Amino acid sequence: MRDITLKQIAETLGISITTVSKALKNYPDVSPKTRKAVLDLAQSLSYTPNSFAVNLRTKESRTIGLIIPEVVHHFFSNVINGIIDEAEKNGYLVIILQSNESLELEKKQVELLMNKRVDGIIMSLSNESNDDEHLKEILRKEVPFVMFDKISKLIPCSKVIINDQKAAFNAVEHLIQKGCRKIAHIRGPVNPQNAIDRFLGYKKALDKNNIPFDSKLVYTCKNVTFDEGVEFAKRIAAEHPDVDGIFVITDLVAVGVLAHFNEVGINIPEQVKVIGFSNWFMSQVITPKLSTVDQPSFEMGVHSFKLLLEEINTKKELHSFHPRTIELETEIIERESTSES
Amino acid sequence: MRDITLKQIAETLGISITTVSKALKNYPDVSPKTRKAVLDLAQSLSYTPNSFAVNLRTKESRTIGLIIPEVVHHFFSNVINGIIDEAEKNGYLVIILQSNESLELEKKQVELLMNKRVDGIIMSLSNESNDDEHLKEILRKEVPFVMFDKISKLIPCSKVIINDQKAAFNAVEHLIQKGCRKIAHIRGPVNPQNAIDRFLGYKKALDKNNIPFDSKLVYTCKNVTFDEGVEFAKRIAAEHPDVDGIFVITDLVAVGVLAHFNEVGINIPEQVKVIGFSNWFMSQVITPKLSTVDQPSFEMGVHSFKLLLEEINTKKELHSFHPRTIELETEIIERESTSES
DNA sequence: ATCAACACCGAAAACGTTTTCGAAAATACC
DNA sequence: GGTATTTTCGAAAACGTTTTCGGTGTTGAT
Repeated sequence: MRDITLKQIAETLGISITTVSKALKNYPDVSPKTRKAVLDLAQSLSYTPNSFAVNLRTKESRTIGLIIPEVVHHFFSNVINGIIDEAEKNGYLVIILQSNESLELEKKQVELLMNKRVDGIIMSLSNESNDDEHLKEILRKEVPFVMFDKISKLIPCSKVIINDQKAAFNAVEHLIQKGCRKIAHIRGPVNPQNAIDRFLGYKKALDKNNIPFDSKLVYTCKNVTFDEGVEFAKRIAAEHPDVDGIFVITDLVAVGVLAHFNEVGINIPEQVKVIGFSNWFMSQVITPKLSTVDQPSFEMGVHSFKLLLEEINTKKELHSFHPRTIELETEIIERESTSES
Repeated sequence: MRDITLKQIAETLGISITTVSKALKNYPDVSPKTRKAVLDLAQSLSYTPNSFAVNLRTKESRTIGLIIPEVVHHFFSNVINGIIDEAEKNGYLVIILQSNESLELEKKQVELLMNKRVDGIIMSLSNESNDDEHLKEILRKEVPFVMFDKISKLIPCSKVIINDQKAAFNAVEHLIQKGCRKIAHIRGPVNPQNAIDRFLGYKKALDKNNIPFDSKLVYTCKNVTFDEGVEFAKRIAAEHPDVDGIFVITDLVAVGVLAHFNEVGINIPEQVKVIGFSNWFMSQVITPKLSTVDQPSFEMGVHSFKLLLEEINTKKELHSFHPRTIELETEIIERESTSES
């Protein structure tokens, strides 16, 4: 009824706990005979080591923590998928926590994971995050740590990112190529690095193509929702009816834009072309199908875990570790919302 | 540099480990003076108990396991959200594992969690699951266990479900009310209980309204994908052009149906009315907006954890536990895809 | 026969906490 | 002053594993 322990195996076999442990862990100094006896008995009792005891003894739990803004999100759930898969392949489990885009909560979650003594932490910053203290604390305690997507440039840790600026640049140039001359940008919140970078890419593309930048054409999301897309579409139509192209921070918001334009009879792509970001699934099923920038979310998860594992392992040997940054490629997906008129 | 332990606090204060532990855990038999000294020192050293040691000693980890078919899924990610939230409120963390709709993997994940000695397991069955052994093993080891949504009726554990049969019945009656007389059903795979129940609800609604049941009008999904929706829509149009209503197992597939009909110019809802299931977000942004059955996914997660916690706690006192089943309400969401012609 | 080399085993410490139980010290009571 | 009671403390066991280190006993070489 109760859990099988090394002690019980040792007693029924009339040998010491030490030998049982060694037999199970393939130590060389145990005879084939006793090894077989131990293995057989362990098998028949379906012994599994008490992970609590193993954790305490080895000081590791083969568990990592993951903090993301929200689970219900096409991009993040794909990253989770990649992380969980890769982690499991390497014998690690993952605890998932949400920050709900709140700095306060994010700090709490970091603390929770540190107290839990996870072997490492993977994280994507919340939109509110403009404070580094909790991140520095992770480094101070030398807990293996990697950030992905929404990162802080000031924290020296491993990172998995895309080149947001370049990707945004390409997206806007795509619009220009398709004939747009007055291009609005619905950008993300002020804090996140990638919202800033995408905005910079937008600006640079205009610059390079001799289109004057007009700050009135930039709309800033607070919560990055479908409803905000609808709202900004309304405002753009009212304030700048001659806008002929819109680069939107992410597909969810872009879909809101499409919804409004569809409703009021503004034709896409005839009157306005729209391009989103992240290649959400819904983008290919709405009307018109939304052009977007594909972001390798699953791979981002895989690489994030790989970097974390690298840090975990080298920190076990040496004391130090040199963080690495992996930059993944993006790709413009051209669909109906930017097709030539 | 190294982690603070009770021992260190005890030594610098010149008292015993026991007393330090007691002071921190508010035992009555420690004087106010020493308690304050301990608390102050612990505070200033930012002591946190070593959870590995606590786990070993208390035989619990305040961590639960969650196994679902896939993370990248509107319904499941919402359930995850509910579980994580409620768990955290109660001081529990959650480890998430995917079965990828494979029975083999599902079994492996169960084993993994048991070896990890989580305090409990929450689970939704994979579509392949037609074998109970691994579930019975959970009960045998007396690990607190609750299933949600895709359950096994044969396993006596707590459950959180909707009344799939009733919900399906209502959905089909909704179609009938709107004038449909020849109604097809795109159903889920053969194993899952809720695919069966929804099919039964479909049949019952036809029955009650004196519409003859025709097994040729029932199409069975294998993978429950968008592409299958497209495929079945194609076949329905070809094989039964006079079908005027379709009840689809889930929104994702229904959206595939809409996509095909849109493409070939079959008007929805004029020629065919379509109703889905689960109220995925995308359903309200496509054209035409999809009618569906709303399923309280977040609440499902919350209730699942509550039931698990109930079991964890009562099993700590008594040895036994009587499982409970919670049935959540669903609601028809009427949108354009079933609006009156 | 002696010694070295080797194969096999086990005692014991360690990981850091929780909790029981008894002892000592302080206080109360008469 | 003596006894009874309460307050405060600490020794020690326990949770189950891993790993070091030394101790047998056996084999092989000379």
